[in-house]
Amino acid sequence: MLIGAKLKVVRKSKGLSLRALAELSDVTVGTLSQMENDNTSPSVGTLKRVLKALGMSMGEFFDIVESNESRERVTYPKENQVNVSPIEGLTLLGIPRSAREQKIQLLAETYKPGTSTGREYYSHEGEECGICLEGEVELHVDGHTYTLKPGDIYYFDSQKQHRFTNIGNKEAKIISACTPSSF
Amino acid sequence: MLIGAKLKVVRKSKGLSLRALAELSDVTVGTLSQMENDNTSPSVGTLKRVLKALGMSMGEFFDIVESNESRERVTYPKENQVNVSPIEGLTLLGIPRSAREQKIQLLAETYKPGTSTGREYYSHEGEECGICLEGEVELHVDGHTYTLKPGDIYYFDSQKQHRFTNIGNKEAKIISACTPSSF
DNA sequence: AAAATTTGTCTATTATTTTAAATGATAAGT
DNA sequence: ACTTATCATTTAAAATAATAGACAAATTTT
Repeated sequence: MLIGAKLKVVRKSKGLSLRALAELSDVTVGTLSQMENDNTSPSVGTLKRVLKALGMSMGEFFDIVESNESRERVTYPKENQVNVSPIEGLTLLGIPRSAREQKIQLLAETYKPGTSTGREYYSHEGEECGICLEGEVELHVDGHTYTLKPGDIYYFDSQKQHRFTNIGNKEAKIISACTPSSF
Repeated sequence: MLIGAKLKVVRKSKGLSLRALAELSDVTVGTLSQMENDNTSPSVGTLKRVLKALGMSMGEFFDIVESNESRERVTYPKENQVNVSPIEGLTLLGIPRSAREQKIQLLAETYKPGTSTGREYYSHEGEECGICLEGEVELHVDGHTYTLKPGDIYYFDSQKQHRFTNIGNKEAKIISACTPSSF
């Protein structure tokens, strides 16, 4: 079970040195070094302490470790994309629903200042996630309010009521992905 | 990190005795006993062998273990996102898709000029799609070559070989979404 | 009911990990 | 060039986990 490389990637992504991580996790620098180089099979307890310091759960970590990298694709030029939004001030640019059965609906969303998705929707079963690219968006989910800034990701169950609102004074952009396709 | 109880539940559900599991996993009966009673913090390698014999992945196991403590999250601030890329020049920023409930893996990908995803990967069942935000990316899928410019979307079934390369002279950015094998 | 088998726990020994400190490597400042 | 600091790896000693086998309790077989 090789976990060293992934561990290092996570640490680096936090901008931490081995010493800094050792301080946070209460695990020795030497141990961390050996872990990252797969010179040891750390105990669950030790690994847990390290991951806690990195703000990651065991499940999340092994999900990364065990995930097989894989991908593949065909292109859809911008010109071929269509706006599926009925709302003024909101653009939902995506791939027209084709004969093929897509499991993910990818949308490039643009909200003019003050624009929202309207009343609180709830769609059918499925999940919805996305990332904020520009602007400031308020997200209501199931009675709770969250604020999205550039780089922030959201993820929720589509069955919960939700609504997006651009609360900033400039255009807001979001890339979203939903499953299954629902529009 | 208490894992003994869960481990025992899994073993019992398979109708195995400690000796039978010891035989399958090549881990001593005594060790298994101590693991189930939390008298030891097993090494990652040892736990992996045991779980393999039980037909369970590390990710799945810790999902069970952590199911009690984990609270539901909607937003994932940029600071909490992790780079899961082992490749130099390529950043894959996202939230780990805990086998838990999430069906989509959303990633913010950044390619330095000339960087590629390395060799041609291919995955299990599932789909992957995304949108190019900046730069110029060459996409190889199943022997074909496509060029992605800002705004272009790609979409394909996940069982074909694929590779991404930043062929421009500035950073390229992509937001991608893929469905896991379990979908 | 007695014997034999199977169960999980416990202990002494062995093997491995973890620690603490030393080492070398790199970069920045004087 | 010489500190001074920071970085990751390596090493010997201390701490901990894994093994093999003994043990008693529970179950099955005769």
